[in-house]
Amino acid sequence: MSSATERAGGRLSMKDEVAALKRQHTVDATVDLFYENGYENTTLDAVAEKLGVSKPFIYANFGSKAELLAEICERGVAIAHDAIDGVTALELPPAQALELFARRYITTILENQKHIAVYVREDKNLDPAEGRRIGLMRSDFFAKIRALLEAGAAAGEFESDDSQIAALAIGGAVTWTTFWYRPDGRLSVDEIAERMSRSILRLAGLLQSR
Amino acid sequence: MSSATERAGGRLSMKDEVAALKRQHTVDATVDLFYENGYENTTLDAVAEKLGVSKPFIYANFGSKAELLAEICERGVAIAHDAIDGVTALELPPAQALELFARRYITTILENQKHIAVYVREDKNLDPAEGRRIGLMRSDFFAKIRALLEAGAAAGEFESDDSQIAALAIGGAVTWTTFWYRPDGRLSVDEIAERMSRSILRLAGLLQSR
DNA sequence: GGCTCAATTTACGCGTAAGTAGATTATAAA
DNA sequence: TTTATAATCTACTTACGCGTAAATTGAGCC
Repeated sequence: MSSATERAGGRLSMKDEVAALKRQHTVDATVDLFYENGYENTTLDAVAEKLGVSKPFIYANFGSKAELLAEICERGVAIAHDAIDGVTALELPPAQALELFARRYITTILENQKHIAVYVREDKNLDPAEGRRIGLMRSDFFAKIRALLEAGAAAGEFESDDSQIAALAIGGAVTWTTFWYRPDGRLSVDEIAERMSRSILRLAGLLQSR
Repeated sequence: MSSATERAGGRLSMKDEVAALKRQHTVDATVDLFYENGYENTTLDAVAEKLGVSKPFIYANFGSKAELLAEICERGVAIAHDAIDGVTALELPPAQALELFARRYITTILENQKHIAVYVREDKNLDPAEGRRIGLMRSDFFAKIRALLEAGAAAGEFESDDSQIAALAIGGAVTWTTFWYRPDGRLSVDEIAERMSRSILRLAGLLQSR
């Protein structure tokens, strides 16, 4: 991960900072277009035009169109990991942990909607090796949700017949938001996070019913 | 919908039956390949080879590659509608209706996994007009789930703060199964339907907790 | 002001796959 | 058995977009 020109203390050299910035801008423009038109319907010429540069500029920073896609997908999965790791680090009791996680997870996914939608859709266009690698990251993430649910079940706080299925149901409900959420829609991100996390807590058998 | 050569009583002429069969086989082969490799990575030559015919055979029955995709997507949404319509027709009390719907919905989606996965992924490759049309069908479907939840809430059987969000959560959890389910996996379709429908019932505030 | 090297561009080659025109074969009627 | 018609195939055109080689610009330096 760390560049050869990385400085002591984690600071990057000017050169690397510039390179990172170029990559960032390129990814930002690309994710918009991939989200809007799909991977195959987006030409790198269109990305270049949106960036105000020419195609070989992109090739100076990314080896191929597929590598650009991999970067987007990886960031998408990474932010999901951040959401659960941040909660786990707090060492809260399971019920509070799940509640906090649900909110953060939904919020994060909605804020990075395009990355997630592109990852889910364009999986098959990843280089096979990258696809496996990122797929494993995704499995890891679901394993973490599962562990959270099992901790709650063990503590007698949740009711979960099959924590694996419950984890997948939760992940599915949240991932699916990326396909219907529109920034100009009825509800804000926070309102959706508020309401959907209630559904998730009930799903885990946490909230009192009837 | 009905062909000019449709016979009295809804029976099709020999010619139309043959044509329908050809379309069916073509769709079956295509959905496998689209599911496996994605739309853009699948050539019609590959579809033809799998069918044991040549490419113009396909063009004799479908106007374009995109039309073939539209057929797959439409069937995917149509079977979801069948699942809920079949339950609504029984006029059960809300709690039983939801339970039956959840099971049927999951089962149907898993049995038609490939259609659903392809639809979700390849939306952007549909002809825009077809995309809108099928998108409306999908919205209709979610509206039906929502109506079911609201009927239950009105009857005091469910607990649903926001039936729209709950419907989307349920739909998401089930749709997502198409991305992780493998026929040779740990659980059978029925086992998944059994366990996941429990999660869904809890989500709707139906099952007793703690 | 001219020199060097890096960053960026212009312009193109090349593979690929959708869609099609015309040849060919099967079907069935006369 | 001949002939008309429908079904299917072979072989082609065409368009498009990824990736790149060679040309160009510009920033820092002597």
